[in-house]
Amino acid sequence: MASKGKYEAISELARRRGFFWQSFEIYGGMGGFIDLGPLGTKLKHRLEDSWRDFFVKGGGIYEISTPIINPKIVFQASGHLDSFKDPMVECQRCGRKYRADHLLEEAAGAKFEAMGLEAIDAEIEARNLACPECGGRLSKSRYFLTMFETTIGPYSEAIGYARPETAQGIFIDFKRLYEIARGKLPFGVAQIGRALRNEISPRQGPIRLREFTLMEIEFFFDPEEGCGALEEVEDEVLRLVPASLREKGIEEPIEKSVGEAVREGIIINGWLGFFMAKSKEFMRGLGIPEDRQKFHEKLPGERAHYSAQTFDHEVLLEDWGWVEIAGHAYRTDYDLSRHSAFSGQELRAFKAYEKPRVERVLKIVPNEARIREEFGEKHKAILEALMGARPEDVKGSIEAKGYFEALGERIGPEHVSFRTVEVKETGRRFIPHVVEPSFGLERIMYAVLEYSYSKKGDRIVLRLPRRIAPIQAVVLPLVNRGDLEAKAKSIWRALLEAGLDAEYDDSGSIGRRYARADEIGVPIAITVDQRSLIDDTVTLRERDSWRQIRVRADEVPARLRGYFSGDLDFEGMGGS
RNA sequence: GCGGCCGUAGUCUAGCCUGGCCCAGGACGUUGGCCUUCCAAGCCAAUGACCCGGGUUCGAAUCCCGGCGGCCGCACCA
Repeated sequence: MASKGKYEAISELARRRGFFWQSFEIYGGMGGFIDLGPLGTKLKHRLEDSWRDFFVKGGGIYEISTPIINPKIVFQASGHLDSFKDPMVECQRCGRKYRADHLLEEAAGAKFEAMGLEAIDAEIEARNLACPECGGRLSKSRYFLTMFETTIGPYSEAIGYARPETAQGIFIDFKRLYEIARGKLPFGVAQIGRALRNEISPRQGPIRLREFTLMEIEFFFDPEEGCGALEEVEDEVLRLVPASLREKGIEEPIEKSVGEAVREGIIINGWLGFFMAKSKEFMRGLGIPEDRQKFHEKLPGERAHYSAQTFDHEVLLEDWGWVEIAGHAYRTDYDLSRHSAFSGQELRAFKAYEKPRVERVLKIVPNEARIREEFGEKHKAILEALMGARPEDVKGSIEAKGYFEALGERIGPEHVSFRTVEVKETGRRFIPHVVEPSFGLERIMYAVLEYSYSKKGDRIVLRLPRRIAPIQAVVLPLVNRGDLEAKAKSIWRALLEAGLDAEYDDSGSIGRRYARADEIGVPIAITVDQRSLIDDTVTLRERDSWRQIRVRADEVPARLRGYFSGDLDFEGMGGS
């Protein structure tokens, strides 16, 4: 992509002022891990809180926390152990590594999915494949597992894996959560937590990490009901790159309202569309303009194993182009079905009909004595086959042909009779479907920093949205004089007591202190001058415009609270 | 993982090719002091670095080897 200028500039600022830096620096560093510094940690908390405010609060969504290390069975059930690994081969001469299945696909022009290692090796042998770069012999294939493996317990008897997504913890807890949600659908479960993926070669700082933070929601709903919230967002226009167009080579986004996209089947599920619209809104609130966002649908071959449809929510970054900051997947009933099968637990939801349905159902009444008598040893199997068949089929066959064939034997009217019974159905049991919006926190943090980063002359001004600014206000005595300092410190304490994240700075000239504050995105500076001592007013200075207004000192905490909750704009803080 | 380029204080950098003049120079920052009534002003002082490990040499920031890390390209990113 473009020059590496922006990333360099942001990394430099991040290191210098304490947003983030590479982990394990004193030991030479380790790719794929970053430390968040004091400001980065605060910013992370603000982003998490904004996300909670936006997605979780009041939305029928519950937040939980589950372990990072999971026993093996979890990822056998989830399918990750099968699909989270790639067969690799190595060139014995030059040492280059390749995806074995990709080499085969190239050579054969066909898909080679779900092939065992032996089959792959045999195929490579048969096609006489060699290293595409140097022509050297290829090694036997072996799997590279993207999950971190570990052992659980003192004697290492149990194998565990670090979760590559937080979602499984939610699915596993479904039964209990469904109880806690008092058996009502739809509902969502959110989790903010660490996930780990053993990337082969991580780069790009906070964009591709081996350990990172996900903010995920698994939203459970009845697939037979529409999305009850779609009207809320129906007219939101999304920039979409649907798979249907990508297959024709078109990667340009089309603009469509969510409502239209769902109606036209471009987005195959209403809830999926709902969260995509919310996701766009969320990112816009963090300062990413709409035209720098798009939703890129994954082609069927690119999708994760659990997904029926996936859109990557991408944001345009200067150095790396379009980068995925969230994924929206329609996971259907895949995960719950799998966990139900592997655990043997009932993970279905129950939905009562408005009125119990009384259905008349045909039942087979076998004449067991006669069947035993006639078919001897086979009678048990025959009985089983008979009862397993649809009663309508059995009856129809006997009426039409005079008999029903079971295991090669003819069952006639003398063997069975029929009875119609009334069955009361109070409701329906089904496995809920799931849509999953999943956000990468560190990527969002980087994107937000990039879009906030601006220059005023050669000064950096970080125009962070006020809600997520790590430091909200800084109190500055105009000059270092005992009486101004005392006044400034008392205002600073009042701000802290009011629950604001405020700092005090009296080092260097006033201009230098403004510059320091601008650089880390402090939205408001409060300056105490000579006049403050006379009439008890102070100057508020706005980071982005450098405008100043005069406000009574004792009103500052309340005004700032209004400003940060969004009720007041900057000028509004000056009003009486 | 491969190939190319690269690694000097908190940050940016000089020095490296051509070993000694470098117990590494500068700028900015930071800290303390003086001054200063609104946008990185000035003065004084302090602070702090050759990525790690081996080798060559009388002598290594500099040359060689290995490792680690970074950037770019390839591959990888369910």
